[in-house]
Amino acid sequence: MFKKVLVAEDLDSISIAVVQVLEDLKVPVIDHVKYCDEGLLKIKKAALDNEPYDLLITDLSFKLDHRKATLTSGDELIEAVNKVQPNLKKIVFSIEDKSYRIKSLFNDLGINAYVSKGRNSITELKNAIESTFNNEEKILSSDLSFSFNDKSLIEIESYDISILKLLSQGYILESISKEFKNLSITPNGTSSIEKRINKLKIYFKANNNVHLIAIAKDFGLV
Amino acid sequence: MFKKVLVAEDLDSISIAVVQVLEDLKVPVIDHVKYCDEGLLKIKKAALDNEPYDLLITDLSFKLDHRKATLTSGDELIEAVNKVQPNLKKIVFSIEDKSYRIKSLFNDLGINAYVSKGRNSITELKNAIESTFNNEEKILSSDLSFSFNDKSLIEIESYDISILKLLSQGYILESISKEFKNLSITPNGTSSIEKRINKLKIYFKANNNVHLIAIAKDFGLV
DNA sequence: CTATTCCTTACGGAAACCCGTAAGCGAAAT
DNA sequence: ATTTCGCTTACGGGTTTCCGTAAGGAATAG
Repeated sequence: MFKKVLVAEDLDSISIAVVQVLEDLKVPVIDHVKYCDEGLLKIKKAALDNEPYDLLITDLSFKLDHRKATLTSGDELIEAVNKVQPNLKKIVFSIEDKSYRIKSLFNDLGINAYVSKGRNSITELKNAIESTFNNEEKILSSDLSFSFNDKSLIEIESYDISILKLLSQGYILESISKEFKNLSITPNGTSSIEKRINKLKIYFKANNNVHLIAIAKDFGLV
Repeated sequence: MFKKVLVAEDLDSISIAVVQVLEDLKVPVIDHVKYCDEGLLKIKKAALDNEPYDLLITDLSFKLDHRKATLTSGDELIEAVNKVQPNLKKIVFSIEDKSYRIKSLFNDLGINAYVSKGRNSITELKNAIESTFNNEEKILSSDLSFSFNDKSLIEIESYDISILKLLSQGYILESISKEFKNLSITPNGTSSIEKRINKLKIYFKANNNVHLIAIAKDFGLV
């Protein structure tokens, strides 16, 4: 079993249960942090001391509070960790259940397992830890219904997300076009952006931009 | 201390900690349900058997799964419970931290305490349970910054919510007007609705309808 | 080299929005 | 009874979205 595991989870009500699972699995060293920044520091230090972690279990969303934070989400933490210790195994334990988000965790951030917080997630988490230890790939807790084969949301790319983000911030077409020119994002003609928004509206069966953004919010795309 | 407490919480990772708190407080009877419907049934039965619950601790959002559910949220559970056993004390334990939502729980549903899931929520929860037992009123966990005095969100009423809901569903002004006429909601002229939306845009500092709905989603108003 | 295709961009008219102004109307005040 | 006030509704013009058509340009195929 893993020898040294770090848990990044801000909610104390949840971390208690996660730590308990690791104790049940006889993990000798279990560390726990409530902030992403703290997590990165611990991982860096452990690597420098030649006592690196075997496994990171992290949540995705962390609450903001008085403390200033540079890493504000599990995504950001993993991205930073990948630069420091790319071989570290990573399990995400989060409430998120949107296939688009989860797929990108596997594809873009190279996580080893995803466990969705739910009614039986403790067992699921335990299984995921064991499977990860046995070098299985792309482990998904069983209550998630989608498979990696369905292409349903895969074609929504970062370009679309950028448009949706700006729209949701109150930008009008022309402003989005200007912003894209500034950021050298292409295509950036108002007409092209308009067409892309139209595709998104068809895809999500949205009547208009307002509806589209409401749906995008529901899907966790923005 | 309370003699009989019901916990309604779907996430097993959290309910473990909540039950543990109650055990620490020497509560003799602790029941736990993962579905709202189940919770209502238990409360009804206990009341009929003349062994009613003293306290309900419930989450707000519950995950949907294969099971058909009539009560799908903590709000709905509390509303139903209030009809069966109005004197039951109620603590809400949820991640929600929007003042509008929380105020309406106290004002409309008559809950006794609200504890926000956070980095020290176990202690907060313990305190809230003790305070509730001592008949204190309107208990709020300390990480919530707003007070009941600030009027900031109080004036957003159900009329505004209705508008935002329909907007987020892709309705255009004229359709909203028709819908309001159907439902006998007044005022229902397109102009009045337009003016109200305008107020909301000023209030939330939104540039346009798209922006407004994005903000409303963030605030959990729709 | 030309033709085809795909993609980006431009244009234009209809619909919906945005926002100010003013008319209509009932309730309360004088 | 008249005035005032507050609220709802109507109207109009400027802006943005919506949606179809088409021009320009690069890449690929023949």
